[in-house]
Amino acid sequence: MPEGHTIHRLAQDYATRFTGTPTRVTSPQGKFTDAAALLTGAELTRTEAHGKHLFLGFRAADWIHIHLGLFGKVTFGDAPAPPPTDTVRLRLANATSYVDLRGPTTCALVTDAEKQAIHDRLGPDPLRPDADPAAAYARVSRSRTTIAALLMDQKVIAGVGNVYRAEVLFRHGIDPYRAGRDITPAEWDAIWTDLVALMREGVRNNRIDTVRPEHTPHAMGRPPRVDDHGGEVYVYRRATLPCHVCTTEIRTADLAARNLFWCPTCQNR
DNA sequence: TCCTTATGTACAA
DNA sequence: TGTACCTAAGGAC
Repeated sequence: MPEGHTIHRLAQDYATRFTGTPTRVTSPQGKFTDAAALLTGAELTRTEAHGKHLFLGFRAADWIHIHLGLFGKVTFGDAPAPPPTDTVRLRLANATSYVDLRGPTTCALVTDAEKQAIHDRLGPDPLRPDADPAAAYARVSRSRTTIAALLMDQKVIAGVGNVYRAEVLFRHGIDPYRAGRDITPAEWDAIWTDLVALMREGVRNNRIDTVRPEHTPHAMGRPPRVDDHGGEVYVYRRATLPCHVCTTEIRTADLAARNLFWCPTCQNR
């Protein structure tokens, strides 16, 4: 699940269940044991997300930095916590809840300064109130790289992943192979504004839905469908299927080692 | 039981 | 550009 909306939702859910309560911190898998021991009994004081990076704040200035990578998963549950399986990297448990983290790329104890260094190398995040879309456009508009690759570059814009990338380009009719420097200020403004709305809804619903009401199967007079990643989308993982808007076959290609999906008819700008 | 795949990133060459 | 890393689910046998 891990695009930015997932991480912001996790920040909320960790906070709801654990802030202000004495918490046991363990690493049943063993890879985070030493750090966990330092934090056991400490209160979770705050949580924060920037792009796909999650920070759990303990005491005054101790942070657990988590990045789920491609495989990482988080599972919440009510107490009592079941015996952990041997892939649980990090477990928090208090009187009412537990949460297990498996398979993250990163789970590390960091200082305020180290946390700041991570913020400094990330671009603006559409889900953060402090985000400056002009900073992202400054990079986009100077680049010969494709807009599809730029949207995945976390230094340019933080939190967009393969699903939001594909879907936002479809929603704006933009050919994914256009160079960043050919994206107009008005187009960037529309993309950013749309990402803010789509990703906020993603946090709320904990899934990615991008299909406008007028293009739902019901509105188009077609049978209902289920997309296998959990949300309703136009192009992501729909290669060779008919476009929901124009029925052209959705195309797929490798771009920088990731799967790109687009409609060659609708995305002609 | 094995193989493929995945919403990600870092590093080597 | 290729490869390594982390995990689990689904499909082919």
